[in-house]
Amino acid sequence: MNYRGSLRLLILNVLARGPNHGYQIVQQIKQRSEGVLDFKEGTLYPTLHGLESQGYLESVEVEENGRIRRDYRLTGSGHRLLAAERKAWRRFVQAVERNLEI
Amino acid sequence: MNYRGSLRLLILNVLARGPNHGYQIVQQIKQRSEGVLDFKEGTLYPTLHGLESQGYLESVEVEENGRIRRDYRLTGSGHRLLAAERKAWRRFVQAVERNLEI
DNA sequence: TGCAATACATAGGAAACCGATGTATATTTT
DNA sequence: AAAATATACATCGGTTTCCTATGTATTGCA
Repeated sequence: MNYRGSLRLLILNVLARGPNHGYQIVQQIKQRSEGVLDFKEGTLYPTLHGLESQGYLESVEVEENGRIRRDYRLTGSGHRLLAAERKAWRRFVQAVERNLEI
Repeated sequence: MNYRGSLRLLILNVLARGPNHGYQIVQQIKQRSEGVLDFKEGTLYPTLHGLESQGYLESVEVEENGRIRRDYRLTGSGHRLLAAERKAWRRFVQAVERNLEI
């Protein structure tokens, strides 16, 4: 994976479709990108903890079929951060595209 | 600047339009992106040195209106790297876009 | 029974960026 | 004429973002 900095945007984007837990979040990112985006657990969990400690996510521990999971959901500021990250993403992509064309 | 990893692509892209020196390369990247992409000298010069030491660029020192410049140009493998980096870029952008839509 | 998948977590390290600093000349502003 | 800005190179130290490796524990399949 080249081009670092997209994971926060991608996590927030998954959670905008409903609460979910860490392992499933990266699976969805991977599946939706057809395997191109494949973030590792050593990246995922620290990033989730960071987003939560900054107030963008809230989590609860739940038990489902014998397994303990930590379910994350977007807070109000999490939704606002997602909107801002989407804008920053488009801005960046267009900036690079303007360089590449011609 | 969010989303790290684009500088090599952008440098190679500028040099595909003809030889140029470091300071002008970042200026062009900045202008073509309307100020969004603004790489600093502490990033630029080490990256140029790295590309040259890996054989993707060649350089000569030239004197122009009293100033010493180092002019860079793409080598054969530099052209091939540019093609590969362009593909990787498109692949990455499409992967993120597929996540964001819906 | 053993291996893959699920599910969490942390430690250590690499890569790519920035800020600060240094040197030096040319040009523009005051 | 002096000062500030732009051009042009370079390096050092620090932060962010990612990876690999490792650890624990349960579920499901071969």
